[in-house]
Amino acid sequence: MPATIRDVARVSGVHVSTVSRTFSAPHLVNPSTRARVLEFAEQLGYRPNRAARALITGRTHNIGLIVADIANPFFPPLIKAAESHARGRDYHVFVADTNEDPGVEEELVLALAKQVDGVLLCSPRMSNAQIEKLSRDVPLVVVNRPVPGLPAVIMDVAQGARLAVEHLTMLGHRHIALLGGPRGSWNNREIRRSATLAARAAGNELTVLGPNPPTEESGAAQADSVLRTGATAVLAYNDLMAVGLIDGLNRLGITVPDQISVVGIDDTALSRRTRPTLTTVATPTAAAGRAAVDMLLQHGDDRRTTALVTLQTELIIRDSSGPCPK
Amino acid sequence: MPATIRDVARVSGVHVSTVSRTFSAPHLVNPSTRARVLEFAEQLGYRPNRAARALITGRTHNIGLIVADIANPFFPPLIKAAESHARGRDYHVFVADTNEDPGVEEELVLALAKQVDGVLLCSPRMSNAQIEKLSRDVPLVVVNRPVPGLPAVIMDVAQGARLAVEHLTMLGHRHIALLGGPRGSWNNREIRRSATLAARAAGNELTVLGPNPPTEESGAAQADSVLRTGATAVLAYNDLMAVGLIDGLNRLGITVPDQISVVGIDDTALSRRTRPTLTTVATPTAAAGRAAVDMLLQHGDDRRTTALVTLQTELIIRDSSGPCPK
DNA sequence: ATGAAAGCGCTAACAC
DNA sequence: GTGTTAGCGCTTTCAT
Repeated sequence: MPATIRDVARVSGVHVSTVSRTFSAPHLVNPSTRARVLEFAEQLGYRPNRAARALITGRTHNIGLIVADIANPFFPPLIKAAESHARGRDYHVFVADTNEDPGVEEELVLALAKQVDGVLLCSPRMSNAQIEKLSRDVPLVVVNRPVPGLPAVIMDVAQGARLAVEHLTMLGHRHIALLGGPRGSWNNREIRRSATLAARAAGNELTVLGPNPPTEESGAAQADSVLRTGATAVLAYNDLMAVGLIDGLNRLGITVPDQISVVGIDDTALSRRTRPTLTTVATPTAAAGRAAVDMLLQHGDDRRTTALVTLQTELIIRDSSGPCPK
Repeated sequence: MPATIRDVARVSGVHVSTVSRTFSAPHLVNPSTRARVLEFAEQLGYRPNRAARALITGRTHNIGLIVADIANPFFPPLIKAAESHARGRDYHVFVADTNEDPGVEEELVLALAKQVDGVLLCSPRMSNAQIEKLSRDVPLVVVNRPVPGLPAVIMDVAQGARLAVEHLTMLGHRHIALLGGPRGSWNNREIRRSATLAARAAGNELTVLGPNPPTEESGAAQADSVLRTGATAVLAYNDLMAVGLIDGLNRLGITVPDQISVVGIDDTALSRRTRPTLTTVATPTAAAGRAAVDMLLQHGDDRRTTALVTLQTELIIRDSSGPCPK
């Protein structure tokens, strides 16, 4: 049976409110009293019950963080950055995984709603309307997708996609395939829009494939369709798919980048690990995590500001992209 | 301002206790009343405040899950399995990452203590005494390490290490290096103990390296020391280190498995992805996650049982292990 | 089957 | 600087 504030009060001969103040407003209590209370509290192993405190203050000092798939290497750096940033501000982060399921997404937001001061919604698959509705239950910051009226932090993948297309053009490629990601992903639409524009500007042909699940398996499975497009270079929705695709191509006897170039997006740890190493668009995920935490916490003071933070991306050229064959 | 139980009571013309019962003990309330209450609740967007409920029932219906490093591919399958298993039993899982820091570990357990019904502590780096102390604040289930007096689920890495050594022996290797993992890891000690035994039984030489951080970089950095041992085969603490080591060896001009064999542990997604694919000991992480959730929840009823669940491991032979050269 | 009242652990006015 | 009092949103006796 853990000690409560009342136990501490009784033992140290003061009233509960004094004990309460000792922990939540130490400067309001006489140093000697405070010392005594602290000592007895320590002795009893007393720790303030944050849940009970939250009931009255309305602040839990917790942040919810919802991602589509913890196993996707894109997320861990974001999660870790958000966590350590939040901890520095005396907040704890609760992470939850939706399995790429919009239904679970909603359920989790609602479940977290009363136990956190706000939720970081990463790469949500729900509709804007659903998200907006949820934001009435709990302060939301959306990551990786702009939602009208809500604070969001996005990464400029459009720029990255353009850079990638330009890079491939420079290497002599005239026909590029875009290996699309999941339906409902804002990033996916953005990449497609930007790649299309960039290809047109360069007078290149662009063939769009998809939608596809954003997984390695799905990338591998598309090797065949990629080949059939006749493209000499591919821009994939993310590193996972790019790596899978390279694998699938290898199995078909096609080598990268000699016969076909492949570019990923995200610059996950993966991209340095594969052979060939992956040319990819680096998205500043750690910075995004920190920015999202900042927005959530500052928004406590000023709920009407609906900022949109855009982080720059850059192209990292490695070994999976090369000159157009022949 | 979200609707409270009182709002619903007022609007539907019943008392709060009736509304309460409608949600927590529906069979105790007249079907027609219940229907009406439910309708108004729906209309107001009312959702019971789990935190307030927990204050009085003592059950939050949340589970804490603490891991050393979300970015380590060993954990995501465990986390996902625990999460979906828990959700099926109307529990939510809050994940937290300690960054391999025992201090943070303790802080997180204490922070979670009052907001969850129990904590799954995965691969803790704390001392047994510290863990036992924490278990007085919140029910604990330890994963990946037995702690006397506490329920735990472990995977039989000793068996896996033995199988690995026997496999290498069969391939003709007479000198094996053990690339050790982090200090404080029970698995690490276990692997070492078992590998030493198995090597002795086979009349093999075993050189132990470490302790080392359980990362890819650390594996790569040890390539040199591994070579200096003169061993023709290496068993690494985990896949991450094994993959890093292969990389480091390659950079030194050594090819795997022709010149040296490398075996990992965990069978993470990584191991199928690398070239050569990795021979490794498969640990049933998803099953471990589910088992841990089960133990935690059933322990609510019977706190004195301190079970120890041991899951079997198996050796997956792929391409990174081959015959001893010469 | 429903209402009345007490209280979970804590904080926040307001007195003194 | 400390005590008093009320109450956060909810459940749970105990009556009725």
